[in-house]
Amino acid sequence: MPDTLSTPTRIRNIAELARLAGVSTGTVSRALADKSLVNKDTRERIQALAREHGFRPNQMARRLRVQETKVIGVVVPLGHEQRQHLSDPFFMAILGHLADTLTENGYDIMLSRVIPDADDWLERIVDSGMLDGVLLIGQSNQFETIERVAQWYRPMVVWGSHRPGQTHCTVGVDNRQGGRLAGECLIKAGRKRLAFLGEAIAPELKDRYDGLCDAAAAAGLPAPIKLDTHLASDVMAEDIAAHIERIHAEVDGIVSASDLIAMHAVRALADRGIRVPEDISVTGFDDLPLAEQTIPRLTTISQSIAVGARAMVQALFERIAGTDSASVEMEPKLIRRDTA
Amino acid sequence: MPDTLSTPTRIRNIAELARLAGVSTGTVSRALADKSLVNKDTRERIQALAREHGFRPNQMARRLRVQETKVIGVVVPLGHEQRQHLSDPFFMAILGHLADTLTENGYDIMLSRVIPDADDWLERIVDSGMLDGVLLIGQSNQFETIERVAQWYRPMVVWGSHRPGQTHCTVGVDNRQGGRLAGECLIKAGRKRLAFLGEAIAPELKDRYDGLCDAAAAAGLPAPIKLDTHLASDVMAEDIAAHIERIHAEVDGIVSASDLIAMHAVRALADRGIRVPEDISVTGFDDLPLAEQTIPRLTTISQSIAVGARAMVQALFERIAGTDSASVEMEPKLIRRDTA
DNA sequence: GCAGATACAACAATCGATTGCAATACCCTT
DNA sequence: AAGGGTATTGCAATCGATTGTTGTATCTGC
Repeated sequence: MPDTLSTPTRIRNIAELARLAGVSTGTVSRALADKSLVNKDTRERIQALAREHGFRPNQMARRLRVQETKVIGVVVPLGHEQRQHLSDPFFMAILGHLADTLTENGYDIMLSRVIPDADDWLERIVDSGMLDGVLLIGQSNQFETIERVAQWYRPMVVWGSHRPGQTHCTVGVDNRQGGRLAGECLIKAGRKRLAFLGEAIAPELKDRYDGLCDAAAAAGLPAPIKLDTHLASDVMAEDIAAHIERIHAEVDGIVSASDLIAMHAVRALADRGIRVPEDISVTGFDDLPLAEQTIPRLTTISQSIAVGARAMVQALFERIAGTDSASVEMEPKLIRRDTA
Repeated sequence: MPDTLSTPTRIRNIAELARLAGVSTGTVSRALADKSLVNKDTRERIQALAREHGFRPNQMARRLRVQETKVIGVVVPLGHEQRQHLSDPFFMAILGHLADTLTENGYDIMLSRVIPDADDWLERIVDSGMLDGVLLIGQSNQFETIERVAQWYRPMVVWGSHRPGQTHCTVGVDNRQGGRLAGECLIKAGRKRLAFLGEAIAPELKDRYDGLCDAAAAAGLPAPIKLDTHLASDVMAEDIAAHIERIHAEVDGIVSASDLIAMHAVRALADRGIRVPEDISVTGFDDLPLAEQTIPRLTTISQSIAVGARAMVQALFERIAGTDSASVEMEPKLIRRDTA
């Protein structure tokens, strides 16, 4: 601290430091990068000088020159949601793991600006020149846009469903299989009047619904009814409340599109005195850490977020290195707890 | 799409586009910025050309030149936590709101790399030249470091407690008052054997504990016992489990340092057949959206995260503009629900 | 003592934009 | 037709680094 205060001038760039040290900028640059090309003594002298003045080279300039930003963009497509639901717990959970992995590898994370009304939002992000790669969390209803960009932009990996023939690289679970597992769990518990709680616009959610339908069909049950619910957590509560009467009358088993929805549903049912799982069974999806801490604990489908995040990053790194890594589809797993 | 495919060459910079348009780079730059200085016809011609080739100017270069990055760093100091708990729901909740506000104002967000073992982590972030400003979520045990940097770096705002005489600008609630409110709530419910669940290393959490002590003292009760708990969600469960016996024996009212801790506590108590609030009262802190959806609903202290996030961003913008905005301390509010 | 190798540092081009200033062309006025 | 003004555009410096090439001592060996 004392030396920080005693220094009269802050050094703003490598040139000033060079003048101070009586050498050229090139030498300073190499010295700070600790290259053996410069004499050990001068190198250490320059480094000491830099430390003393608290100087650190401007990263913007360095990255422009080196053409490598060490920044990865992480984006949630918000195509079909007006409200930005960045606070969605699933996004946050996976973001946490992505942050861990990327940080370990020396990358920073940029949550890029998304302008949902412009249809070139992804191009804008990808083309900004600020990013070495892009990770998308969820496909939303932006499948076409993602495909279009994937035609020419390689370092991009998407969390979501894999459709045969698609160009873009996805990592995710077999959502249809997950939906089926949830359905079978309910059916095995004797439930016959099933419903899907969520919205089936995004491919990954539609797949879950389809899986549920598979399970119902296999058991000779009618197609489960579909109850639309926004994913933004503040409107979700109302949406679910609006469905409650119908659920009370027509449903005895609910497959929710996410853990958050399941939590809200259990809560809303409790408000009406409907008990879970005695009166109605409920399943979640995602297996967030939260799912284990609720009362009652959520029965849910595990997406193993940590593994998924790691897979996304690995695939991305391969793509940054030039390899066209393939999509990864993981097996979902039923986590049986208290709600079904 | 057809025209995207028909173009043989991708344009990589403004110079190529200039050659293609038969003008100088300066003109292209001005045309793309839609400056009236260039002829309307050429301007539109250039813009059309750019659109056709899907060209967008390199942001890294632009930002280096204009010395304005339009990027704000958002950082959680992890000083006293080994595990990175980026998935902490409070952080995520406030991050969501920050993202909304910053995005509306044309800023991007960078989750900067934090190397907890190096003591110049903040200098490194602040000095990278990549950021127009920095927002810190929580002070952790890094008060000194933050102060040191605040001496010379203005565009920084911190979520946390305000200590008299500090240099850095904070936004937060009166944590001591919040702790007192929670304590008074329990005392009013007839609880006499109080405990604080959390860790009192970070100033904001210590303040909450002190407030609880105030309330106890005012009611003539002994000082509440302090039960340490990590904030990282995966070890938290074990930590709490380890305290359960002692709680069972010695405690009838718990003030938790956060909603997440409260949730875990309620869950752990339920595992032992201890009912909340019949046997033990529990309060949370933060009033996360989740607190309203749990069973039973959490009684908690509201931090009004949305308002706080907006205040942080506003203070930051003032500081970027050159004004030395003052700290903001908001009034906490008791939200009475089911657990106390 | 000299050729050749080695070590070190300076020079200058480069990354891809922005922008103040200079230059040109054209129009209008008298 | 000359002079002054305006509308456009080009030129070149600049932001702050990195890095290939060149230049100059110094050293080694014979």
